[in-house]
Amino acid sequence: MSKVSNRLAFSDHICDIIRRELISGKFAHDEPIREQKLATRFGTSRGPVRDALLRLTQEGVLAYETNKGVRVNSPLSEEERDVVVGMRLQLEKFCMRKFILVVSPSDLDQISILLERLSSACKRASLPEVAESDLALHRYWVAQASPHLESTWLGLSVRMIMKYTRLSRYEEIEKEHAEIVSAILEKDLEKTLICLESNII
Amino acid sequence: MSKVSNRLAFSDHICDIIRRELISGKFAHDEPIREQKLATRFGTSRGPVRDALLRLTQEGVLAYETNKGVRVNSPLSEEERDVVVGMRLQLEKFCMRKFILVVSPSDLDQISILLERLSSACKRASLPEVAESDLALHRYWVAQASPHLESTWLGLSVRMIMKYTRLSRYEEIEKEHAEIVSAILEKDLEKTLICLESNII
DNA sequence: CCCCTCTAGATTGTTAACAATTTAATTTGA
DNA sequence: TCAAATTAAATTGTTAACAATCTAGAGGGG
Repeated sequence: MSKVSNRLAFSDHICDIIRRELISGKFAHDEPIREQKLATRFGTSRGPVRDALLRLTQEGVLAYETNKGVRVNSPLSEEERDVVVGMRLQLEKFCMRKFILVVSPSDLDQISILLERLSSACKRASLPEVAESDLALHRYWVAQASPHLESTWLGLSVRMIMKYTRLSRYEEIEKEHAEIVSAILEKDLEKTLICLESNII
Repeated sequence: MSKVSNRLAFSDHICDIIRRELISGKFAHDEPIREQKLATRFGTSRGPVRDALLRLTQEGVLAYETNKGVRVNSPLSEEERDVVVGMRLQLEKFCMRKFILVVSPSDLDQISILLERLSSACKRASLPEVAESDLALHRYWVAQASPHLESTWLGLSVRMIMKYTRLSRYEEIEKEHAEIVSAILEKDLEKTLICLESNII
């Protein structure tokens, strides 16, 4: 029967969509988010919307005040961003070390596909898709190496990316990731970590 | 009028209580958590309970599967814990640097009170209260220095503390924190960071 | 003119019921 | 007896209505 199942709940969908829009700068900082507005937009009730907003709050993208709802969080200061970058780097290097040891042929296929998607988005200069496929690629090895820390990683990365995406140079992004992936394919750990480090800034 | 307000929602309460119980080891790893059970226990409906569980999921304490509910997350491996410790240390040292620059007399009062509470819990050898007041003390300077990163910090710390609390030596905890606080009172940044580092392991 | 109070609308917090899905038990068939 | 199919119970996902709270603006008194 196979049965795909895992029909992911509505709230997951909503969560992903709003996160994407936040990353690509659709909302202004400190802008309040209204539950009912999103509910009607997605054709659901307020329940799933609430779930999604609460999760994004815990990620740090949104800020929550009791009886007042959520608003887009104000951006990190330069200092704070530096700290977040440091933490993410620490985490992702750990994951990469583990990943490169156990990487399978099908992993390599997956990575190539994700890289291809990223390249395509870069060529089309589509900011939302670039941001999303960038995260998806990094997320792959994090999830493979340490599913326990995936949500921690996501929070840091989303927080990081929200500050700088506006002024991205697409050619650089494409090149940097191509280098990372090619280093992984060669199973050259040192090179991979160096490339990773110069990408995550 | 002053107006305290901020009558924090039920779900906040529930979230805090469950987190406390998780930290103090009331639930077994991988044990499933049932919404209705908690709802009747707290005398509410499933709504607020759901909110709380979703937030704890994002913190990484609970794990979530669509249509199957949440269960207590399996413990971190030694390696993973080391990484989390490193990240928390990086974050908390940053906060301490900022905090010690702007610390006010009323901050010092608050810290003394929190330290006193921790000491008292240690003397009574009450694990839940020790864990909670330990976190509360650290949380104070994190929140003062960088409210934006408070939820990030909380996720890391809760995750960390869940692994080792069972075999805690209360006298050590008490002594280490007394040293940290006394270093803060002296406004000796170097000493504070050294004490902090030897406490967070 | 300014400040306070009060009211009406908007928004979030909570609830109970219903729908969809999973899980366990039972039956059925070979 | 064992395994697949079927049913029943338990559990989560979603909804719509109601309660509590906040917000903005009108009105009144100084």
